[in-house]
Amino acid sequence: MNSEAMRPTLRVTKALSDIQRLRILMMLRRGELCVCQIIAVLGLAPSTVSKHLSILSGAGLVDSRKDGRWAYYRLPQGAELKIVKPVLKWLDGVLASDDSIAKDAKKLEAALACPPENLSESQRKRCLAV
Amino acid sequence: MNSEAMRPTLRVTKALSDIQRLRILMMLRRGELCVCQIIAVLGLAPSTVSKHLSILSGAGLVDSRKDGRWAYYRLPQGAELKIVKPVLKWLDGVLASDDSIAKDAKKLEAALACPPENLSESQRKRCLAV
DNA sequence: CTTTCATTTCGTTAATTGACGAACTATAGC
DNA sequence: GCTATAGTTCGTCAATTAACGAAATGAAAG
Repeated sequence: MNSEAMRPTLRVTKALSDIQRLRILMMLRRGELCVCQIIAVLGLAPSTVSKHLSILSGAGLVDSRKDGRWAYYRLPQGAELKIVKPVLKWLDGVLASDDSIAKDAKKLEAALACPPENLSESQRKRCLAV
Repeated sequence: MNSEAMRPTLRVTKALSDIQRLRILMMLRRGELCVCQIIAVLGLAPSTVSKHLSILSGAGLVDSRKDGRWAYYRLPQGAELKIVKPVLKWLDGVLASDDSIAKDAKKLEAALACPPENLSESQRKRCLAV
């Protein structure tokens, strides 16, 4: 079982075997997202979301960057993408008709209207509450 | 989370998130196999292998048929294949260089030389022992 | 330099999962 | 009918996992 290709592949399939992580990947189709936006849509504790993101990252299913206080995640762009692109494409297809994914996309649009960079904390809270 | 497409998709990704089930799928690329042959290669208890096969079946990743005392499994052929084919193709590619998969393929060749239909139990045991 | 805020790490808990052996079902051969 | 064989189902146990809150980290603002 200690094989060259097996462990990375398993890391990918294990990363995909959780509903919250699938939701995150589908949200990221739209483009780069701040962790706080992902938290707002999923409705889970920040520590939980952070853990999911680290699992996706470890599987090469997302890239991340830090900018000031914020961390941003997006679908991979470079070499990693070559490996996982077919899987992401497949997910995109099979989940196209999924209405919980559609609901997430709608919630995400609302969250994107309240960018963390441009609004004060209190403004942002009010914005997200609507 | 009670969505049309989500649950089937998750069933597939969960089915793929176990190393033994990946080994089974890769073995089945060669063609239809009897459960006893899969057991011989994996080296797991029959009840364990049976459970893995039922999970793969529930995800639409394998078809099965019974013939006399034996049960045979193979990769799906019909409508189900349409859904999972891209994933199987991807696995085929990323695991191509995997040496534990290659080792399984070798063991399988040996097991196939001892078909359950044509050999008596004692002959078969001797054959598999080599 | 202290406080605040976004995120991550850590420890704990409940739920899920993978393994096994024992018991059950069904088929084939005596 | 028995008996043996192939496979499945069930119950149990150990290991893994997803969730949370508390504490730590690190950047920005006062």
